[in-house]
Amino acid sequence: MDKRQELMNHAVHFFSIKGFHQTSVQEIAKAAGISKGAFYKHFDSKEGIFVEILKQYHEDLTRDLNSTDFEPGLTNREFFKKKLLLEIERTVMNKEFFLMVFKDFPANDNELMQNLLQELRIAQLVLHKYSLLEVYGNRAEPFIYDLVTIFEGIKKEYYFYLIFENRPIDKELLAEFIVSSLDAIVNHSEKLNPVLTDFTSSISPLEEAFNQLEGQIKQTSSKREEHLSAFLMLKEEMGKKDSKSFLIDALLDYLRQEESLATELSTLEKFI
Amino acid sequence: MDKRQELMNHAVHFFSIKGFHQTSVQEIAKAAGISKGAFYKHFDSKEGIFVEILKQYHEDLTRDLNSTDFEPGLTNREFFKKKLLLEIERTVMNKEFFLMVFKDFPANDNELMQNLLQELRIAQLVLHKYSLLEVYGNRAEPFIYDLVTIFEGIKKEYYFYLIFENRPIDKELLAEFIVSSLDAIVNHSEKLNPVLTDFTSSISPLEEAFNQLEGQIKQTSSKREEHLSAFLMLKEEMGKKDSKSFLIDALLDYLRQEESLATELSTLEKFI
DNA sequence: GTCTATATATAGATAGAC
DNA sequence: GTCTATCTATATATAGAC
Repeated sequence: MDKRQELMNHAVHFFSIKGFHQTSVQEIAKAAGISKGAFYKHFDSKEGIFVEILKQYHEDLTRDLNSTDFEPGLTNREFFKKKLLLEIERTVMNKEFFLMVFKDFPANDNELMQNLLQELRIAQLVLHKYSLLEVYGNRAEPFIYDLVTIFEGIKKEYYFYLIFENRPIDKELLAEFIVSSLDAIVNHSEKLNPVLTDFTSSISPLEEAFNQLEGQIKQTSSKREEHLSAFLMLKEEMGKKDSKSFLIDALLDYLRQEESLATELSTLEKFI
Repeated sequence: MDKRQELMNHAVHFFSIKGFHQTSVQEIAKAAGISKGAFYKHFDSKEGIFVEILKQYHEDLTRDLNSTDFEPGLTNREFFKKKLLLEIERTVMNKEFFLMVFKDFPANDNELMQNLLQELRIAQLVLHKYSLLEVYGNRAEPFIYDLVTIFEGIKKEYYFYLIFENRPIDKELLAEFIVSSLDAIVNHSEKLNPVLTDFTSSISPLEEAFNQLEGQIKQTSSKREEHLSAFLMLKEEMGKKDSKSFLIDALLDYLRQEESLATELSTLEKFI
């Protein structure tokens, strides 16, 4: 076998058991029968091999889905259920991949990877959105984003049982159960008030962080006026091109004296 | 403030942003204004402070839930919804804690911690089971484990939006939406075939791993008989008190030649 | 309880020979 | 492409003075 592929297989294996950061390049190389130095002839870094694994999985998935032929003459619901069953089976077959992603993965360090994952996620949500609209038509339309969210949530919870606990669950039964639950919710839809209006927040994460902080100051702050003034100056300064980092630090530290603002300040801090 | 508490607060903060393994003791100590050496007078290790944070959160949670008084005269459904709203609000308030747990946490390394988390999880599931039975009575009984699973899954998916993406979601609306969805599923229950019969697998994870491997050999193996014989010998040897590790290794390596068994062998390997 | 200095280990990545 | 040797950085944790 291709040594590059062999390294990737061993990497998935170790990442899934120990997590990304707890696995050393040494370990992966040794398992594939080469030295640590030689590893770097195949991949330029440990993150590099992780990204390649992600990409390969995604390519395999799309190839698989496109190459599968379903019998003709299926109803929309039957077709949807078949696809769901395929996804469940694929997920269980790729247990290690999911364990790897859930356990500890380097998205935190790398902004590019975070964006890649976010894109993959949204792409999947959009696919599900259209599938569900095909099955349920305009009855699902008013709360389609919530319906997709419910669908994703239920699926993931059962994946947890299947992947992390190796539970012997009848996959055909599961697919039928999930679709039936969705049927029930759609049939009940006239009594449901939608919660979501989109998959992504309509405003930027930074704006959202500012809003949260402002709201928290107005609600809980002991020095409402001072804190609001500091907040406004902070927002203005952070919006500038050549912002003064000492001023930003000073204002953050000042606001941090109010303990109830800790969470909001932390969120905001990530954008600096 | 208590220096110990201060260290814990800073630890949660860093763990939630960077993950457990990416945060150094140095960093935590510095944030609290003491040296790395002094840190070890308060906690015996980095894992130690993590466990203390987990414990404290759990104590706070149970104290909170027990001390909250709800108006009398509520219906079971109203009471359930109030409790759900409280949970949602608490979760958003403790954003950093959840980010910390989701991001990268040391349960992988430490078996004791893994058991602790499993216990907390099951305790929560059992609580939800009784709550749901109170609301829906015997209509929910035949598929109560699935109902709890659906409930958990939906909740978590919205938590994802609330915590990771800071989405401005109306929490009251969300609580009503989730309960209404459960209403719909219960009302539809005569058409549902249950999938789960319990929260935990009735057989041990090791037995389950053996079953999975056996099934996979029967389904996909190219040398069915040889592989089954090797499997049986492996199972017998692993069951012995003084098992010969060289024999186990040899049989595992032999079976590993069959690529389709890779996942099942990896799972099994963890028990050695 | 706090400090500085240090022990000890291990990581990711590179250099240069073959 | 592979090896060994090495660089460089950083981690957890401890020792011993104050």
